[in-house]
Amino acid sequence: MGVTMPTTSPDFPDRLRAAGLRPTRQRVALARLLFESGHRHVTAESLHVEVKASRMPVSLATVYNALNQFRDAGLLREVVVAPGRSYFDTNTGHHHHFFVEPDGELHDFPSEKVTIAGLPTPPKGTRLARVDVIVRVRR
Amino acid sequence: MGVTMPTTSPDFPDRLRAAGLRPTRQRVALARLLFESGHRHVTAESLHVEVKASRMPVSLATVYNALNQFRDAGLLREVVVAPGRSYFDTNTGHHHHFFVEPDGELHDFPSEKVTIAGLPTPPKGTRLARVDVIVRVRR
DNA sequence: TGCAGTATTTAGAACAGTTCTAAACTTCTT
DNA sequence: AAGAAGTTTAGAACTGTTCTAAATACTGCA
Repeated sequence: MGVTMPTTSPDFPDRLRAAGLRPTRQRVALARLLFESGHRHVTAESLHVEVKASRMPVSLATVYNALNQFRDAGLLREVVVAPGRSYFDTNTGHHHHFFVEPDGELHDFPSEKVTIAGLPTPPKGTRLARVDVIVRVRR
Repeated sequence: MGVTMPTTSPDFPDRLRAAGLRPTRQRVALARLLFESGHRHVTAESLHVEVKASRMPVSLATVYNALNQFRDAGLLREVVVAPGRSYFDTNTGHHHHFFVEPDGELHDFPSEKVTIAGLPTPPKGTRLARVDVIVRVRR
């Protein structure tokens, strides 16, 4: 308490295995970039640029595959803020987003202090999956 | 009171002129489909299918142009709920959305009863543009 | 360790949604 | 009615993403 400890070990092969994914070199390289330091927001393109510059370059198709697999495994959350571009967020906990237009910058903010009251009940035959709050701001 | 009156006249050429847009046959045909009966959610494709079946077919490029112009003129609101697909909403008033996955159905709900408390202040140098709440539900 | 079996990676093609181009056509103003 | 400016159109181009099928890597087991 007080001192922040990593919530998960930095052993990326193990973390991938735990998520049901084989720890290939490519996935490990991507996981390192994504999860090694604090929370991040990436697009497939931005992550591809990063990993291309690294010691373990990875094809664009693999970046897309990995992002989709990480999301399906619960390691990432996909955030839809702009048409025709997918952002992935390494913060999978409860929180919401600022989206700065027109730059396309995305910032988290914690949901602890945010309360939403008066939401209607979901349409018949559906169950609630998630509530996304996007605060759009302009320069 | 009690009896619902149209908030705007159904004279589409005049409404378009008022929005700074020339009332061409194509724009009038699209405006009719969009605004003649209650609030609607469309995509460029869905509106194109509709207007193709009408007495005044319109090219896909024109549907895209018109939707973007109507949005810029404040006649429509663009709703981003899924990557790679833009929805346009004829309801430009304050309200939020249900998004039914995986069908892609979108439903309005009024914002009157919804209150959001505890939103942080926008990042330095930005001003608030809009708060979008998307309630994602699954079958 | 070596091998087979399965999963993964890759480059490039394919695809979906959207925007662009430039020639033909409308609309508006006079 | 004529000229100027704005609009429409088909198709090409573009962007972001997924697919294909051949090559390669990982895993479990002898």
